[in-house]
Amino acid sequence: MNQPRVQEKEATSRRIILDCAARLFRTEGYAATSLRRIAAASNMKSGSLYYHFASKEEIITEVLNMGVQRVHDEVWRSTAELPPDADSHTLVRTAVRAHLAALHELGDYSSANVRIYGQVPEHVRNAHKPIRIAYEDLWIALLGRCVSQGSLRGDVSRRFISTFMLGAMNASLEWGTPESGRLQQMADDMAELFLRGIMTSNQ
Amino acid sequence: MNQPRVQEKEATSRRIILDCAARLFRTEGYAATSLRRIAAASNMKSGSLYYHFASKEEIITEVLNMGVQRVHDEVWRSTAELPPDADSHTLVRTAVRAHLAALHELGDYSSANVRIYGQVPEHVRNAHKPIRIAYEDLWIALLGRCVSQGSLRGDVSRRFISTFMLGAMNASLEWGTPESGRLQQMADDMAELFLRGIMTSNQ
DNA sequence: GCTCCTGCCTATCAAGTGTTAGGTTGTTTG
DNA sequence: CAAACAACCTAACACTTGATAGGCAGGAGC
Repeated sequence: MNQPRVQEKEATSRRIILDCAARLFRTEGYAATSLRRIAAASNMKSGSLYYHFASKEEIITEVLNMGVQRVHDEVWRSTAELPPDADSHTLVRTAVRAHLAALHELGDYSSANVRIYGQVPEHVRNAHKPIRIAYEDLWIALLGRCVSQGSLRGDVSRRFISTFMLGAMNASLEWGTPESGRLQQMADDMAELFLRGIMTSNQ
Repeated sequence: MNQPRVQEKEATSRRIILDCAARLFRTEGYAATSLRRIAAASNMKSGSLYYHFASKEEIITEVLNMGVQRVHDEVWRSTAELPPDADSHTLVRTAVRAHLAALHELGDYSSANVRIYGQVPEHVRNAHKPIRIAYEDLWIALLGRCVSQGSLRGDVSRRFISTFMLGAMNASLEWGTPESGRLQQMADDMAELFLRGIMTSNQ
């Protein structure tokens, strides 16, 4: 039962390949991951990959794009659900939670993206860039909501702050993946550091 | 004049190789950088590398180690020069400046380290780990000086804070290398965000 | 029943990989 | 001058890489 219709086979195979590729790219790096290993992990032979993808670069491009897209959607959804007058602290904490949860739980795509973006052929990186920029703009817009409440400091540019925050959050991938209970705690701690800094508040 | 003595030749050649390797590892990634390209950049043939190094892994190991060591020394020196009773803000700002300056100016070694640490063979990574930990411990010690002044917040662990800060600073490598005037400004902005957070202080 | 198409496999290609063995300089040492 | 050594090169090794061309099973559509 529920035997996949033949027309759907390509879509599922394609997805299996991308899943395996994302996992391998994440753990091994881009150049170190061969098409043969991706194929083996997908229960295929290397030549068969070319039925679904034109080249290795097409695979990595798709993996990169999906990685940002998922996180983008998750952060956008969670913050859009907040009431329009939600205060800045809630806004930031919600966005940080969503970003970290998506990064750590929603799969190898986002992790692979963070790790191998810098080691991918240049034109692949350029093709992927707009999606990255769109996500950064989402964060700048979030910070804009804080500005309109008069709660964001004005002496540092919003672009600097967003890059700063994304960098700090993405670096958390290097500590390993915590269980989801701890992850929530980690997200809240990080949001606290973002919001109030590392010092005691009376300093 | 000042012709290098023959006994010094090996040391300089070795250094040239490492310089080229660090630059290539940084820009191309670990697996994507072949010994032939390193050799060509060093004005050699690939076989000659084996006079100076036993393997590719020995090269990458040295590059990784030097990358952290330089930053470590620079941060240690600059903070050790401060008076013992220097306040926490000065301490953090000084360390952040030193870290970013070393990262961006002291060469491709530290940049290569940050970028390719996750993609080197596992036993290479394990062999390099102690040096990383030592540097992290230096930061934890710095934060300890803040604690003894009663100025570091107590609800988040020092290890978490140090990883947080190092991650945020290292991520700045991905924005490209600013000229050194702007870098100082960037370091001060980042230190400000660390110390007081992204919000206005009356919030 | 015949053809067509999907999805995969086999076999192979040229190019590039890390590594090694042995040779060739030119300088240093006895 | 001869032996020794340092520093490099040449040529090759076994292997892996991304990619291609052609084939083959089996369900779909007429």
